Amino acid sequence: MDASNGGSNGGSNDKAKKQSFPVLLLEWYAQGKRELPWRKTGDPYAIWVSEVMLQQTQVKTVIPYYERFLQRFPSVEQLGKATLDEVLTEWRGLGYYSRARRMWEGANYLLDQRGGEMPKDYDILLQVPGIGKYTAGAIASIAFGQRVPAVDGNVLRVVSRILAWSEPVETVRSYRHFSTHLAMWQPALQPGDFNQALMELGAMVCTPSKPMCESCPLSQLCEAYSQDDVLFYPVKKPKAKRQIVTRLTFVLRRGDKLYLQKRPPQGLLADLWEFPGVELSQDNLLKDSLPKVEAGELFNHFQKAVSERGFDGWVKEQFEKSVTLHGPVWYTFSHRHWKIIWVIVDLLEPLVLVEKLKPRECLDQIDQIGHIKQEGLEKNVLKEASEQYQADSKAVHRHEKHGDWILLQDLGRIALPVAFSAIIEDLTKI
DNA sequence: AATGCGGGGAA
DNA sequence: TTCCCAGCATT
Repeated sequence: MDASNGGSNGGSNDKAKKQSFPVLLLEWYAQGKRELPWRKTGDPYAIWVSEVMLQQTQVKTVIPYYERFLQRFPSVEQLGKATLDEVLTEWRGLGYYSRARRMWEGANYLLDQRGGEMPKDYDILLQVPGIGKYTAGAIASIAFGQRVPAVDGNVLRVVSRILAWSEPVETVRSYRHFSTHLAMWQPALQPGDFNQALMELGAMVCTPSKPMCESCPLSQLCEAYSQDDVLFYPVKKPKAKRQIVTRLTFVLRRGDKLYLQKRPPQGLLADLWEFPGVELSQDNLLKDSLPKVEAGELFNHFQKAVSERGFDGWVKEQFEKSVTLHGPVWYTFSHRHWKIIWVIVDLLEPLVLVEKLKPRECLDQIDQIGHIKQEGLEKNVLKEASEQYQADSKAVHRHEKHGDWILLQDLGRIALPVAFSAIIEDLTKI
């Protein structure tokens, strides 16, 4: 680091900063802060909700979710007693769904271990699922007036500029360096306001691009500003490139219902609903778009998806030789690109019988519909059909925990990630 | 220390 | 396109 602080303004040495930094910052905050929903409350639970939602997410996006969520789950108890599915549905579209799951786990942790009370100490807050250093600091300082830091992306940017810190900000070393300075600057009187003011400054003035240094209350203390090099900071480590994954998606349709299933409890979009599908790391078979794929690798995937779920024999004949491919549409996550293509598979109504009826009845029904001719119905045929029913039935049973038939217009009531919006959009047009 | 985990807005 | 945003948990 530099030792001189530039010398152009003698007031910027550490001691002077300690004196003037919090005063200047808090004066600015007092007159310029935004009226945000979570700034009207002292309820630690509500502040918890806001802090979790605000992780990696902008204020404007969060506001409507925050209002709805608190209305639906007004307290730790209400949140903990809800099902995970209900919580995820409320979270739908907000992203980073593990936040919702952990907050739900956290609520249950508090109910089980701590009488449903929000802890007020930083160290205890850290024990709660989903609460890390930042959130613990934010809750402890904002809701309980404790003098602890809350270092988020905004704070990293602001402080890295004030100190003209030329190392990557993500390191432990940088975190310690910033914490030391913040501990020095943070006043005992309004520690929560100090933290919020720092973040507010980062959001409104000390922005990533086009920072408004002319109207910044701290510009006279800012080392980067005095060096006229504000945009150089914060220094960040390069990020990994996103991989492209092709996702072949199966829209299984039965009348006006669609087959949706639960995703596994870990990994991407955990516990959310989805159309069945497979990921292809490489897709030789698809140029960039378009229909009518003949029997081949793609078709095999499609066949497998149908039979895995016990839907063999219920597929309309038109799909037995070729399928129409829809898409692609692109969807981008933080760490991967999905190239989504999909096929729409219509299943015959008799499937209902496989699920609901006994083999004998099933066959009767099938017979009536005319798929098995009366004269050909000999004993071995009956046996074969019965076995097929058993197999299908097992497969259906295996999947019914994870899958469900849902009306198109009811998709809004389940936690279906935004990634599938384009498919829904397409289905409503057809 | 690196990686996985969403989604929307802005440049 | 890329980057950014009131991060956390796992490895």
